[in-house]
Amino acid sequence: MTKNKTTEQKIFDAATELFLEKGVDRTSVREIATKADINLALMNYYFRSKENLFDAIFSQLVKKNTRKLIKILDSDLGLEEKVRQYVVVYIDMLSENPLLVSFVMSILHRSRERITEMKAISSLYSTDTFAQQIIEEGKKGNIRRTDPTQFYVDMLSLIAFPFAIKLLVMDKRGFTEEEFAEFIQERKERVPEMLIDSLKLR
Amino acid sequence: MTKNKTTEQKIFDAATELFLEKGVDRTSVREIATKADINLALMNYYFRSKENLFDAIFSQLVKKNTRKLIKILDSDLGLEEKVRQYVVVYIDMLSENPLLVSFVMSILHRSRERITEMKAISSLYSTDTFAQQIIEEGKKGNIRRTDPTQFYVDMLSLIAFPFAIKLLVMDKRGFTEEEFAEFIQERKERVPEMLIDSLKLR
DNA sequence: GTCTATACGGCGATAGAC
DNA sequence: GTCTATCGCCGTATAGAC
Repeated sequence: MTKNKTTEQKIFDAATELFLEKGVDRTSVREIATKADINLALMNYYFRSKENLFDAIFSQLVKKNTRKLIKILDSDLGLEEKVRQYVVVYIDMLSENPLLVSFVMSILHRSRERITEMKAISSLYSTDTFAQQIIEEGKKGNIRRTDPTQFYVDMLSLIAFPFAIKLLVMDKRGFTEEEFAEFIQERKERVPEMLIDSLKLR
Repeated sequence: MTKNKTTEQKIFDAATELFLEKGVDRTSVREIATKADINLALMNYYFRSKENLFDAIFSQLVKKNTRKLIKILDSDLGLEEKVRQYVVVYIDMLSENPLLVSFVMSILHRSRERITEMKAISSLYSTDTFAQQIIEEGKKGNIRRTDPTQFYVDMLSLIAFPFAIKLLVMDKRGFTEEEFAEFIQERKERVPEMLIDSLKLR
């Protein structure tokens, strides 16, 4: 059963949930201890500090969720198919973990100076072979728009941003959770079409 | 001269800067007092609490920056021209205040339950006449894709998200501030074209 | 490994003198 | 309106018993 968690796991899981839900800065270690049903002192026994615990959680969260995505970008699929798969897999992943975007955004804002140290963040943006592929297609004359940075930023924006403004959209349009989920599902077709079409623009 | 600021103004301005730079939760009232060069107690004399001060700053920030944008959406410009102007004005506004996006994102994440701030946030998304216009154009057969919510979310995503991941992009592409600014300037042409084209898709 | 108990510093907020 | 002084609370970290 999942009941047999080690103390370390219990702390890790409780903190992950709280960090995602309320943000790192609004989560106290006492709160984590209570939720994990352990003593406050154990918190510092396993992880030296809150910041340390956060680092562990953040890189695990990123690694776990980006592996599949990086595999797609580095595959030898054709450009269009690659974009389609990337968008769909990314949206599915965020649908299962809708707080991830806001969480990463807040971290990006939070650790302005430490950003280079945060190796985990880097893996959120890894496009070397993908960029090469776009340039190649341009040389072959298959596409007209060949700035890989702009294209990748467009792609990330259309995938991720809607999750960041989820509450705004739900509030304004009066969506239920289900309706919002449906709204997102539609984007799995809409976004790839838009992106692929944008490559062909004059 | 701008030197003759009231105490209230001094607090307000110092707090605005700090909130934008470091986030609300990582800014202490003592820090605000020091930066504003006033006594800590005055902080509570003018604004009853830190949260109160934050509310005042947030709604002022939103109002100040969205007035122009709402005016464009509600104007009687044609759809294409409206999109073009909206994107350009929005990007220019964010270029002048590049921390605004992360700030608003963090608030959106922060105030899940709180309604007070939500009212200010609501004005970030006001599209009644704009939505109507898209539906009208669809009826006239001028465009094929007529979901105003999807379109508006696409538009916001392509405009705002790049600012939220500014540091990631700069780090990965090795951009200087100037190069990033140039990257953003290019989007003033790229994004409207993409959006307008997406309306015509099958 | 787990607990109790506590030190410590910083926080938001206020009372009260001037 | 502005200041000093201080309150009570909380988050972090550790010492030491079991």
